Amino acid sequence: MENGLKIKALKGFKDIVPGEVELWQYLEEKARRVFERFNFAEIRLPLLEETQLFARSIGEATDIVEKEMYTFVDKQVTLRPEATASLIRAYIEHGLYVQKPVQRLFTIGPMFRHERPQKGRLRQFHQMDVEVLGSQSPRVDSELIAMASLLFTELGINVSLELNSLGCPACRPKYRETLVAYVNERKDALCSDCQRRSETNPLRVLDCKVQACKEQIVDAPSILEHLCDDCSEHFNTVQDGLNQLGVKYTLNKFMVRGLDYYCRTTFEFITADLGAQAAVAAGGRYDGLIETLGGPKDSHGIGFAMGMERLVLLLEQQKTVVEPSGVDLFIAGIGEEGARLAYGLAHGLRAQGISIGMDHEGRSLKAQMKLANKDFAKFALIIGDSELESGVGVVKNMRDRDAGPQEVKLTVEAIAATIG
RNA sequence: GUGGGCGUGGCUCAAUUGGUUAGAGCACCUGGUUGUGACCCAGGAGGUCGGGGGUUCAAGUCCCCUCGCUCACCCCA
Repeated sequence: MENGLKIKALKGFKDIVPGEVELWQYLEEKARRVFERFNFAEIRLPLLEETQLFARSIGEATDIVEKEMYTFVDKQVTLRPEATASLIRAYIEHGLYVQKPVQRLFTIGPMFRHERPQKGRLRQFHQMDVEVLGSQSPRVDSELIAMASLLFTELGINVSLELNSLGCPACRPKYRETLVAYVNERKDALCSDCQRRSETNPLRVLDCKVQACKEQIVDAPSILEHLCDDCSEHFNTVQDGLNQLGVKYTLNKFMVRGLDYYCRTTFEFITADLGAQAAVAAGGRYDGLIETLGGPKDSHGIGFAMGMERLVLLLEQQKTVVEPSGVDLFIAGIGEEGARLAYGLAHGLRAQGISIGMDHEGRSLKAQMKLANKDFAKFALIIGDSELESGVGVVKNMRDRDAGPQEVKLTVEAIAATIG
């Protein structure tokens, strides 16, 4: 199998082959319809950006920027590890905020991070990103969360929603100091990772999976009790909105974010069915990021990303089956003349919008009928000597045993009318 | 970067304490039907057992190295 010369896809990069791709198409179509109902417009973005864009938005000190980005060092460009920064760059670059102050945008595509792959996590992975730029209304927060929730419901995927607020530059630093003091008091009892985190990213200690650490931090000070008045009011209105729209959630005062730009509302949709990769969608508010990237002052934004690999895994696990559509008609030609007539009819019918399967290898009729089956053909039409002579053929229904054969004149119009 | 598990035809897996030409199911090809798929029957093709080295009369099986996949940690959608 391995001989060292055979080229395989890179580690963490996957082909999505026929048979698998249908589920991806299904997921994407469902999502597009929901996004459109909520008045979001699609934006398509480049995969490659200046390295600085990500360094400035995600945070210089994050793992993503420090060691996970695919960067062409000599060109100072990077394959995007997430979409928000690119989307904001486009929003600023095209002056979209002038055309319409509040922009509701979504984008779907691959992201790249050089991590060790595991279940639900690849180096090239796919996200559906939804962002509202230019609004600071908490109504937008809860609307966005409610939309994600609706999509999960329509997909039949069972997730739970966790909600938190991270405060803002006015209240977070003070909370952070309080937390650091608390963590340092019991530093000796924490795992080695957390001892490191207490220096690098103290909020992360709240998120530790080690039981001993969990026990140490049960009574840790909560950000929710340290929010400033503005943040507190904002968060209350978000919760009010969720309650009004019937979206169930639990508060998780320990939920933190990996990216530096988040503030105020943060949320995660969690599943118990994917092993370590519990989050199928996550997002939050990022007031200030737009300005940081050179956009209008005092601008605001909120958004979330859904991990498509994870959603597809869940759809597979719950046995969501997407029927392949199959061709409308398979035309089997017998002999040189039969094949020739079939060839012409096929093109004429295809031009009429009818999908046609056929064989060009001169196979036996039986082999061609097997192909028709494999192509999930709705109908089959055989063209051999007797059909050539009479100019009339028989359309066979491949999906319904009981349906009798139908005679049809061998013209594009007659065939189209019969199977249409 | 760290640790565990696993590498046998296209796919899923067998192969006794090391012991003949490494098997099965699915899939594929051909035939049974000089012109009818899905079911059935018969036949066929397809494997340097991930790679390299070692032990042995003998290695898919044991040892070492290496590569790959996978799950978990870190981190994260």
